[in-house]
Amino acid sequence: MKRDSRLSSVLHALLHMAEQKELMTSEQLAICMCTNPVVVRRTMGLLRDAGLVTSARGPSGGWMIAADLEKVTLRDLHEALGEPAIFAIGNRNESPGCLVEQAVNAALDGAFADAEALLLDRFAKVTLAKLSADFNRRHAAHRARS
Amino acid sequence: MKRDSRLSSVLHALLHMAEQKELMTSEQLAICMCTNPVVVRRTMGLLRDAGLVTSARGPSGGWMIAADLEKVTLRDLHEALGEPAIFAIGNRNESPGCLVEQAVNAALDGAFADAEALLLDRFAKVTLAKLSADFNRRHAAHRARS
DNA sequence: CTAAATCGTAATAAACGAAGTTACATGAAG
DNA sequence: CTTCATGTAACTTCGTTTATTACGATTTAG
Ligand code: FES
Ligand code: FES
Repeated sequence: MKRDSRLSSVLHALLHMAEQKELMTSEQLAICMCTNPVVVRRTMGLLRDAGLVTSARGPSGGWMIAADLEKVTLRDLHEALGEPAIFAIGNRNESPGCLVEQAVNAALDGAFADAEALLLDRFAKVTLAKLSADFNRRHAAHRARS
Repeated sequence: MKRDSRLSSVLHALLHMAEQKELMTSEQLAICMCTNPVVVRRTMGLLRDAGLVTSARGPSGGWMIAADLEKVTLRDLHEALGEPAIFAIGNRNESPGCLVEQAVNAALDGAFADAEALLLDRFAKVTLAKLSADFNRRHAAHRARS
């Protein structure tokens, strides 16, 4: 299955924006992330709808973070993206008439539900501020080495 | 979204085979599961390679369970299927040169690794025997109602 | 007012992977 | 030898994600 990488993408974009503190255009973000400006606008548009970033049109337009880095978590971003399906594995048939399938689905669904709960919980504990701090640690270590 | 449903499929097939105790042909299994005999053979072939079932050709050929129902877990089946990717969400770029992306990937990978560990752990605790017992409970309840 | 820059969005194509299908070879039973 | 069933390769179909093209709408500068 083709994996949805939008969460990874928007995180990358947001951290760049957090570093840079200035407006960034979708073209700049696209070049930086090796993708297309339209893809950036489409994805960032979902974050704007959730109030996490703002966009402005015209010359001197672009994108800016609109939320508190301490408050925004990976889970907020996941939700802003429409809570895409997490698992690439699933039941063959969601509405089974067959009792065998019901027993199978019950077992699988329980396990998946628990794993999903754990993942979302982990997401909820990571803020953009923490990620930014992590980046700065790596950056300092990187400069120290060279 | 197109999800890998082979685990669900083989479970269904195995429980049917456990009930029926006799050889079943890929054609029978395919009819029962609303799919194609070749798909059944392809998928069950992986289980055969793992020693979980046996297959016989020719007239009076077919498929049979070759393992102890008490010992085979969902995790064994997942492994027999080649440990397919579990998540439909992932990093944009697995080998990033950029430090921002490294920070993002580290955070996401950690969360996904924990969720995967939990899921596989849950899988390891469910044996075919337990599923079969669960089915029989449902079946008894079903007959009681009608 | 005009021109340039930028977002907003629809429509379409490309890329990819899972499942389904066709076709035929291989081997076992009678 | 004939029949039945598996083994497998090749191809098609389908759904999803990402990329691309195209153009309209809005804002700023001069
Ligand atoms: S690509 Fe992450 S540094 Fe710009
Ligand atoms: S489809 Fe045969 S009962 Fe599950």
